[in-house]
Amino acid sequence: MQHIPSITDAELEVMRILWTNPNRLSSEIVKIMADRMQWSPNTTRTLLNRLVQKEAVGVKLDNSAKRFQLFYPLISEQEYLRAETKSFVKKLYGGSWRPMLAHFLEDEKLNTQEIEALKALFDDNGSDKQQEKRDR
Amino acid sequence: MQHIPSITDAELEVMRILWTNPNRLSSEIVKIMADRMQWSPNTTRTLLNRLVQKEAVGVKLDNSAKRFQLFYPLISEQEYLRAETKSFVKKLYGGSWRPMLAHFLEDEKLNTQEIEALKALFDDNGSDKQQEKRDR
DNA sequence: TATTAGATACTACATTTGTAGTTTAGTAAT
DNA sequence: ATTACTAAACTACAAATGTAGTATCTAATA
Repeated sequence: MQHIPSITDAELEVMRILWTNPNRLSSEIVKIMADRMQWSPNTTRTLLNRLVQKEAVGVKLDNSAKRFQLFYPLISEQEYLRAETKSFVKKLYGGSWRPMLAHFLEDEKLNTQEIEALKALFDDNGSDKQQEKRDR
Repeated sequence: MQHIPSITDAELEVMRILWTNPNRLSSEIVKIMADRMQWSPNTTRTLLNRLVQKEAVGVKLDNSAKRFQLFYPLISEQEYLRAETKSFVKKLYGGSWRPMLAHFLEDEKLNTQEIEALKALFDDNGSDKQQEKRDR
């Protein structure tokens, strides 16, 4: 919710795992990251700890008797993507999506079908029907 | 052109100046950055040097007799924005602009006029008229 | 010619980031 | 109770980044 902390590239890889697999033991996350990133267990642990410190990730104790910790995201992928995208557009395009879109349309080759899909997207989102979703 | 080096936030501020004011003496850039960013002369110089090292900025000697250097960008703002945007979309949205657009449309409130403008943008760019501009 | 001011070069240093190693402590098995 | 693992905590360290300070050079000046 509120303040989205900055998340580094390596930390983001961990967040991705937590978004799809919340409430996991560090050992499980360690295993996944070893597979996916070839990280040592300590690397994964360090990143988890840093994420906990910056309050992007929460920890709770496993309800089974053991003293093990479960990690889960404190910010959702939605929130994160939105915040990052916003700050990116702000940093590079002064906050206005128009020039950004222009740039990136120059880069992508769109066929008519894709254009139609985009237009539909706009039509769905442009009018102010569904806008109370983000009111806090 | 070819390989766009990575440019840090502070360095980007210098690039912005060089894009609008190419071929300036460091003293001039220093002055601008002092105004705009409250940087010490040495900070600006350091950033200029780092940009030169990573070949984002070129240096040439002033044609007037003195031994002064003129700084100018080696990569254009266009190239930079395009590369950054591309790598951003890749990093956060797996390279596909669709989900990104969706996100950011949720964030922006578009009125019908803006939607029409965007649609026009698409229509202009979708068909493959002007596409040889980036062939190297 | 000796001095000096500004341009250029070299050095510095704390913080952040990527990537771990080492130590301690709790639990499970002997 | 002792031992052996594994989880958790604490420490490390190089590269990148933000932000300069100090030293040197050179052209203009006294």
